[in-house]
Amino acid sequence: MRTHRAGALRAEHIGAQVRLGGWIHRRRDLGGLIFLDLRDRDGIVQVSVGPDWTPSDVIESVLEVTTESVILVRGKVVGRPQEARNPEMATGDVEVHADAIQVVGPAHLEALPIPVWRTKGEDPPSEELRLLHRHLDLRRPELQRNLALRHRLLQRTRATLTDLDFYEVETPILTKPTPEGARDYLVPSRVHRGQFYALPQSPQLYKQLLMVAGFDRYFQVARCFRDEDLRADRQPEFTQIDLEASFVSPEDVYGVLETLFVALWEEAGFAVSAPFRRLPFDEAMERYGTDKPDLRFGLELEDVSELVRGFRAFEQILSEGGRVRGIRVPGGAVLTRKDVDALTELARHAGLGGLATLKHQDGKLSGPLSKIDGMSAGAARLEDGDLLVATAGPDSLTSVVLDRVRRAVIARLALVPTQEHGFAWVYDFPLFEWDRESQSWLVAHHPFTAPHPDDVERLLQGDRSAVRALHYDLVYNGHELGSGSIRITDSEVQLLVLDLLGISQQEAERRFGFLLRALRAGAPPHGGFAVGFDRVVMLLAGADNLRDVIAFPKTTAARALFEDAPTELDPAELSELALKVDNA
RNA sequence: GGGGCUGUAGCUCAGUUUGGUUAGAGUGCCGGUCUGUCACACCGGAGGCCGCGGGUUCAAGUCCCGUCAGCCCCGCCA
Repeated sequence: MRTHRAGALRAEHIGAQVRLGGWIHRRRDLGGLIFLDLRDRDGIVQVSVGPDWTPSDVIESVLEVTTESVILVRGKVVGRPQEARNPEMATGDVEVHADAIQVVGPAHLEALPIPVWRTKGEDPPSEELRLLHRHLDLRRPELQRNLALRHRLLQRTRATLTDLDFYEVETPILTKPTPEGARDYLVPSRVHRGQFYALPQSPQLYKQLLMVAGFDRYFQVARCFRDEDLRADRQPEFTQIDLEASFVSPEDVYGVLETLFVALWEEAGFAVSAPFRRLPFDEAMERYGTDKPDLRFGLELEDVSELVRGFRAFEQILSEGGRVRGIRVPGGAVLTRKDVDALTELARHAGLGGLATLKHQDGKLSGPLSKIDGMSAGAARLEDGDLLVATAGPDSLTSVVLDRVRRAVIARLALVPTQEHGFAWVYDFPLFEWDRESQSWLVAHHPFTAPHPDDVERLLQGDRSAVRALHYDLVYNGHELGSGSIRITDSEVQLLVLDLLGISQQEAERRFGFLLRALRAGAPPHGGFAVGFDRVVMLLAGADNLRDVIAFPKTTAARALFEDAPTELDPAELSELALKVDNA
């Protein structure tokens, strides 16, 4: 049907007889001359319809056809007159003089509630309409580009990991519910009335079994499902590049992923180099207040306890051995009262008393902290125009607040990053976390993460507080791109960790018996990683929302508007599954 | 589960602060003129359940209550 794609035509095609197929993006009817912008996957080319080269019956038919209709065009590629070239179009040096046009897919006005074409600067249609008419939204060149990039990144992933000796293996979608972690999406069994499968939150246990089975290196483009509330960067079903390797240390895993990420960034047109920075968890929390710091900026957190000694609001916390931590913000004096109030509200919301500030402007100090006896710009190390923000409380709270303050200040002052690509490995995470709500120790990541060898002794003594895990996250510009760990391969250690989580041996055998049996059958040391692929595509596409890199995403209420899911079932269907719905 | 923002013409938005004449603009759509446009230009026209339900009022797009939907955030996401 076609000889070329419309968007692929260039000066080198001048003189060629071509047949094209595509959508009418725009039309400009000058009376005696009609221009059609013909759009396909590769872009847009101008089709020119004029009496000197187009039969009159074809001109007649063009007058009838609506935008977004699908047409087949036969014609000749010609160079445009010099003054009529369009340097803003990839195809702008040429146009197609049509001698035949066939409307093969007419578009009806009532089927086009949202426009594909937009004027410059016009806001896109509402998210609701875009999702409801997704087939139209996806026609937009921007989303076509995003999904094309996604395709290339996927293929590059497959090629890179295949080069590194990884096998791509598929694992089940219908699997076993897991009480820990996120809520499962459940699937009722028809054959086994009253029993349920779960959709996988990740292929974690399967990939460990593949290592026990001797596949040595595995990866998968794995769809994962978690029934939790959404965010701009979180969808209920999402794609992980899941991988696992045998006989590896954390450094071996870092090496594989650095090769992969350098390749992916190159695919998107960015040169980055490995190795990435290494940052222990404790250091990340101390210097940035978060385990996923944006390393493109300075603005590190500091202990300013000594500097602010004598400030009444902090006295009690300091006398109880607590700390005052703060951030020096170069140029922060331009922040308005309103800005500072918003930051203070952040702190209050998190459960701290508030924020205290010290401003150095026009040679004078101001702000609550300026009232401390003997305070000076020199002592506070503030240049003229700088601002110090400080707060007191437990580290767990000041970290959270100062991380948010740091990010808010970076955004508000539109600071210039010191580097473009801030990759880092964060490692030495704690194995357990104290959960205030349940007043119990929970596993920080998943219960198959190996403890740090240096901390196993403490673990054996039942001390959960200071045990590090062989767990690592890959962080990029303040985003977590993925995480992984070395796994437990000793069934006794596995039982111990489960025991420390309050899972008895009997219960462990019942729930994870298949894993324990596998570990006892000759398990190689192994570890791996899972990349949040959607988020990677989002960042590389420059999108600010996951929905713009997923063909058919869900709304924040986890609905699919286009196909209208989820949906109610007929009583007969429920009955076959032995289900009763209680909507009360 | 909680908080915030938004909902007015097919689409994108004004109008809501301070209730008051016939609810506007751009774009799209329809009709007309136009042979070098590319946000074509120009002339004319049609198009409204102001998300939905209730209330206050002489009077509601505008105030109050509820509800639905979309988006953003907190909780949640081993």
